[in-house]
Amino acid sequence: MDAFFASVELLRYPQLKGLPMVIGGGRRKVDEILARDHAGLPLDEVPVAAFPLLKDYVGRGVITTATYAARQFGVGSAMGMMKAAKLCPQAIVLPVDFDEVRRLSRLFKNTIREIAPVVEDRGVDEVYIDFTEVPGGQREGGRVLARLIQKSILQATGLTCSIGVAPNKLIAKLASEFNKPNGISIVYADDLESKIWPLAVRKVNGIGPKADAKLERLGIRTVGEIAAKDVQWLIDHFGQSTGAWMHAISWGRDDRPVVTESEPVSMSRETTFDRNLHAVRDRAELGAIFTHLCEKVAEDLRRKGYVGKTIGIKLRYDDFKTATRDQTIAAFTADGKTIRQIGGQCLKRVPLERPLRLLGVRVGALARADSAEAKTPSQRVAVGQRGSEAADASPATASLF
DNA sequence: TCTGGGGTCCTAGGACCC
DNA sequence: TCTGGGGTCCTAGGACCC
Repeated sequence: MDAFFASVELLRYPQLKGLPMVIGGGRRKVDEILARDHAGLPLDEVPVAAFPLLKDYVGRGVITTATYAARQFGVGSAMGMMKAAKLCPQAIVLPVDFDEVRRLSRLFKNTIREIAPVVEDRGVDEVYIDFTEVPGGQREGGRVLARLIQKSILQATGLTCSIGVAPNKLIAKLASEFNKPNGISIVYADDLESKIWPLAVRKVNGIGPKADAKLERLGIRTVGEIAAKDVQWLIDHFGQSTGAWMHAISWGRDDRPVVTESEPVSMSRETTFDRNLHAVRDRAELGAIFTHLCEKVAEDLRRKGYVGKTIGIKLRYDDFKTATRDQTIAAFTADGKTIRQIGGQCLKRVPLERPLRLLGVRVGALARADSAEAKTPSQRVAVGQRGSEAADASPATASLF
């Protein structure tokens, strides 16, 4: 989806179209401010001058999305608000409306599924779609189906998207960026040399800042320059797994399937404080925040029908270094008090001298609350590790426990 | 004035088991 | 005096993605 969070706001405030705007930051109640100052006025008639500007922003947030007009100024995702304010002080800034984002996310994904059912979720604003078995999916290399999907999404949501069609997920993802916004790009296997090899390595899904810097040090900037290297050379520098992977992707090879269903591995809640807190001096405040996070994650688990047995905490210090501790308990849980108690024990194992800027709580090793696995060990029939012969609980087997 | 929140996957060492 | 070879689970950190 094109500039998804920002486009969601433009549906409500079309008068902001074409203006530099960024989405992100803290928990400011912009809607309430606008409603108070412009009571009775329909949202699309609130004057542009009434909206908050980046230059007046105070706080620790980062930008989630910038409109294309704001990107002209060098503002982009993941950039700190304060830095963005220097680059584009006149940009309008709005917080993320999570409820509306989730609603439109579900709407566009369901729209796609009605046309092409094999869809892999990649977060709120992105999916992979398998065109292989869709009737007409191969016409004009997929362009006909891509156009239909774009049109249907626009009709259902009022939002635009960009689509890349290619022989695999790796290349499709790269292709989806060739023609933004509201574009379609078809890349065939034969286009590897002309369209993929010139790309900066950082464009590849899986090559982040670290791998990019290391490749740079080795004199490699483009995908084609990876392809020119020997597999063994890549393995020597990046290890067996990453080296072999880099070689494969540089030659356009990727056989990952489009995965339509997956189970969550963990659920977490974390928060960055408005100001750094100290474990001793701000003990009461930290304790309240911690309890709240534990309750939130417990609510999330129950609402979605999961239990977990690995409970962990995460701290970020003022120097931005991160520490985590976790503990696995015998029985699965989705109980806030249990999570709080085990989390509290984890907290005792971590250094607390430095000021803290973030605290998080995580529950992992999840199972569906209604699954057999989720039952506590005491509720389960005792089955020996060696399988069926142990299931009759003969005296010899019983002695194993 | 530094740098959100929610995730996944990988690595690596140690405990423990057969 | 020299000490296997598998395997799984747990824990901590880190890279990366949206």
